[in-house]
Amino acid sequence: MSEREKIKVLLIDNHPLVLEGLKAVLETFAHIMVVGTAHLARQGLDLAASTRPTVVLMDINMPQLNGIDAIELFKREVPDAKILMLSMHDSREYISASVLQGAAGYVLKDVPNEEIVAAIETVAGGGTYFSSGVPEALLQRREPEDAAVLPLTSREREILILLAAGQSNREIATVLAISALTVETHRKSIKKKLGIPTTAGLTRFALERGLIAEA
Amino acid sequence: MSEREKIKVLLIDNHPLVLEGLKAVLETFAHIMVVGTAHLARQGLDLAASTRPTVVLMDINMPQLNGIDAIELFKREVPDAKILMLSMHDSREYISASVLQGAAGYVLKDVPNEEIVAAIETVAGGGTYFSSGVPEALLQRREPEDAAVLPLTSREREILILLAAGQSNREIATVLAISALTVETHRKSIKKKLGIPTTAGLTRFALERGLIAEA
DNA sequence: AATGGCATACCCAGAAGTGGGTAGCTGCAT
DNA sequence: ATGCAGCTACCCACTTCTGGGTATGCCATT
Repeated sequence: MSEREKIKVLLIDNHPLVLEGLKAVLETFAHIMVVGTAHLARQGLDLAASTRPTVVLMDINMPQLNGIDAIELFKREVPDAKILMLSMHDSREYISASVLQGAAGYVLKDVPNEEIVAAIETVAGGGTYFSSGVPEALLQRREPEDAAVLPLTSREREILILLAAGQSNREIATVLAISALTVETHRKSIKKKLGIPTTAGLTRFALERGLIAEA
Repeated sequence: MSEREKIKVLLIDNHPLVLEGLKAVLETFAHIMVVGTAHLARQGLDLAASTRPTVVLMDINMPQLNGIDAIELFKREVPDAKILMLSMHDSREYISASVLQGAAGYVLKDVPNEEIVAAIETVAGGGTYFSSGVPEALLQRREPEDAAVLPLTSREREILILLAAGQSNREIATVLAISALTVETHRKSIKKKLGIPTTAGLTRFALERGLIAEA
């Protein structure tokens, strides 16, 4: 990994302590240069315009304009800059949102300094970096226990699956060799038990629980 | 990123050319040592037991025992080794499966050598590394082009989203301040264009495209 | 023996969706 | 300017779903 040029980093975090700490740490690395610090996303945008950083290391939780919404603005302001998100949370929402907005990486605040540096190097090189555990968070699915929590009887679950797969009452009746009227009765109980009135809702429910495949 | 000890890498790929090429490239880096090469996963397992590599760089497509199934065996044989998957495909299935099995990273074969080196360094350091584009593949929703591929008009997309979210024609009509009849017309075009006749199917479609949230 | 949960089956009236049309209006592009 | 695509709106006949019932046989628990 040969860096002939310094990596220009812009730091944005509304916690002064974090900001200073990061700056101090990063400046001990010869190939990294902190070109600016900001405690609000808007400030950071201005600074980015003038300093043209290689990497923008930005916190997610910030007042006024949060980091995730800010990504889009940075993409517009400095399209070449790589956005590396910094967060205390490994929540699926945040991570998904960051990736979707175009962040090049996502680092948790409680990782060792070396990892943050590694992340900066990686995204500066055009790669993506995600803290350990993050990819798992993206994929998290929990079928085992949910199946037990399901208040449905096995017959109802069976019917829910077919319903969610797009089968009509009549089709399900044929498949299960029962009357369509019976299917309707089951459908009623399912909706009642789950408190979901619509077919679309049932489909989403089934998908969430992993009862039916996603593709 | 100071590596005082050499990173011991085990290479597994059933293509001799790839294997030799990788070995040659990696050996030009002073801090990386190739401790073994294997063209089958089983061979690699044996080698791993004796050479205790830091990183196992393994192809996914291999005869007899594929790389993904092999991950589990490596985890058992050499728990400390980091598994870095190498693949020609950025298919969601492969990537998901790799991450779930416990791989520390996923690199595409067509990336520059430097990226492979960076990936090895990163996973050796306890991080995770995913080639550019891979996290997006995990989330399988790249709206820009997907939106373009969607044969729907913006209005239709809007209505599809509401439909999939479980709204009835009438509700959608209220929200969009148009006639329920118009909503039905749109619904017809959507189903026709997508070739999906059922609401459940539309919901699944919308979920797959990331048009609506999963939870 | 009895209670209750489950699966089965049916009735009914009203609401909603389906699939086939037609058609006016706007705006963009050839 | 002409035409086409998209959004709007409506008609009709038909099917399906909805939500409220009732009811019977089975089986396990009490």
